[in-house]
Amino acid sequence: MTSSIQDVARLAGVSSRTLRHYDQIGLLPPSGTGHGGLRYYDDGAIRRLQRILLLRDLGLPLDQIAQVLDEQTDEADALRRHLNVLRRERGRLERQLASVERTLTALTEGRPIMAEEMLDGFDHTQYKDEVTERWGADAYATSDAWWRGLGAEGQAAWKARLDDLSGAWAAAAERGVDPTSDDGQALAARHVAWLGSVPGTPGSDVGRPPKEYVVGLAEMYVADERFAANYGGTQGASFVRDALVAYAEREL
Amino acid sequence: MTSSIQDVARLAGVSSRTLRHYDQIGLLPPSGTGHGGLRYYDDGAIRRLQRILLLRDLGLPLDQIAQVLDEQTDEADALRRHLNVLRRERGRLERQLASVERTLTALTEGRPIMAEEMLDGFDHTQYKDEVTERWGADAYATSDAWWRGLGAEGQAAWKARLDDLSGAWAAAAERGVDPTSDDGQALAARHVAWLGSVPGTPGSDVGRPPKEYVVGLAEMYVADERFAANYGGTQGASFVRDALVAYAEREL
DNA sequence: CTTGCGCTTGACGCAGCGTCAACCTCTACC
DNA sequence: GGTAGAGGTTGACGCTGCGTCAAGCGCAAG
Repeated sequence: MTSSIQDVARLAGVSSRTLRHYDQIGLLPPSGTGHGGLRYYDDGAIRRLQRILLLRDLGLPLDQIAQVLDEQTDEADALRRHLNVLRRERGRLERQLASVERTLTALTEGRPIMAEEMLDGFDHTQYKDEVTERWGADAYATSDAWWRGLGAEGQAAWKARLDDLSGAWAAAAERGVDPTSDDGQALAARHVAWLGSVPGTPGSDVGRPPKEYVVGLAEMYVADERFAANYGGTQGASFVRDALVAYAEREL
Repeated sequence: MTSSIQDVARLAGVSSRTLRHYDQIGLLPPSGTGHGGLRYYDDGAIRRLQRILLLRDLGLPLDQIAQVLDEQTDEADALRRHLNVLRRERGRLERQLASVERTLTALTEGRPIMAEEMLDGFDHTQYKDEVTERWGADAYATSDAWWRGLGAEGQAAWKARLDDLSGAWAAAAERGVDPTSDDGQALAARHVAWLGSVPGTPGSDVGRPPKEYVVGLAEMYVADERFAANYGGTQGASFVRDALVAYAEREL
């Protein structure tokens, strides 16, 4: 028994356009065509469509569905790889959600965000002593004044950026990215740019921090586990350091 | 002080292509242009870019970023709406992840999925008594035989589709979709198609279930809270019923 | 004068279809 | 026999956010 394109579409709960698309990309050719190019689908085609929709509902991209159905790829392998993709997606989403929620809270409640909470996200003035010792009390005071001047919204936004950044670092380290690769260097650039957005940091007046400041900071990330924790432990922090050092050498 | 496009790109950790794109869509016009159309960015433009990247990192689409920055939209409102989008996305992702994991487990372990677990997802033969009473012992037996014949992979896949379906129903009900709208009817079509994939259900031999079977089932979803729970409580089940009844009237 | 850098403006490509537009074919009705 | 309507066909553009050529221009160094 053969069915027309509309019959199949209704039966499967998809649009006829979708079926034509699947024909076009070779995913589901109709079992035959009649007068004037009309497409006809038999039971075999409909069963194939069912499997397609099944895998599509799992979020598998169409080209990979084709590979699985044509047995060029093992289904379990494809699903395992897909699982990793989904998990990364989830990580990204969770971080975004948390950032948006924090930003929103700070924005609507307008609360000034008290000292502890502020320091919580503020990983450079969090360690007042180190900062003053290394770069002088002046830098700390400037930085502190800048922070207060940001206001609630600015502070929340700033913290959100830091969270995104460390999340991106952790994800890249986990993926096994090369620190000197374009991806790694782009992250380093973002990190340095983020540093530059803190007027208290050395060199913020000339637009970018001095090389040795960045390198020193990078080493500190690894040496001090309080920093390392922000970047996924020693492993992650080492990755951050390697990327930052390479970036500093080339750009600063 | 003005900077060239590459300077800004490095400073912000984005590509120059991105900056040109932002110019093209009017999101971030350069503060000035020099000989041969060269773009120059001053401090104001760079600050605007910082805000853009901040909101972009939160996942806000560029057109909404533009609205916020140009103060046509309240920032808090935009973020609240965005939060809903993100939450829905998360729901979708979680369901997909669970489905993929289940499918994968059944696929690799190849275990037959025992009776209880099977019944867990199998919401029509789950209530053996009702089924036999309403549609005859024959229907149940056929259905049961079909289920056994599916094998581990088929069973897992089938359950995954059911989960996706009920998730989609719940999401649509929550969004306040009209049951008779195209969206609602497409869901109903998927649901009926899913029903038809069970050979034991009445009418599966002629390709689609009879109208009164679908309507009866729909009413049962609302009346029986064990079913209703699958579709988001009485609210959700009512939505499913309305959509299914409308669909049955028109298509069956 | 050539080379090369940094920049410019197009324009295509990506995923998965939705959405016209223009045209064909068969049936039903007047 | 003409015409309207249902259901089909093949293009082709639109959406999101840029990556990635391609072709060309202005300016400085060799």
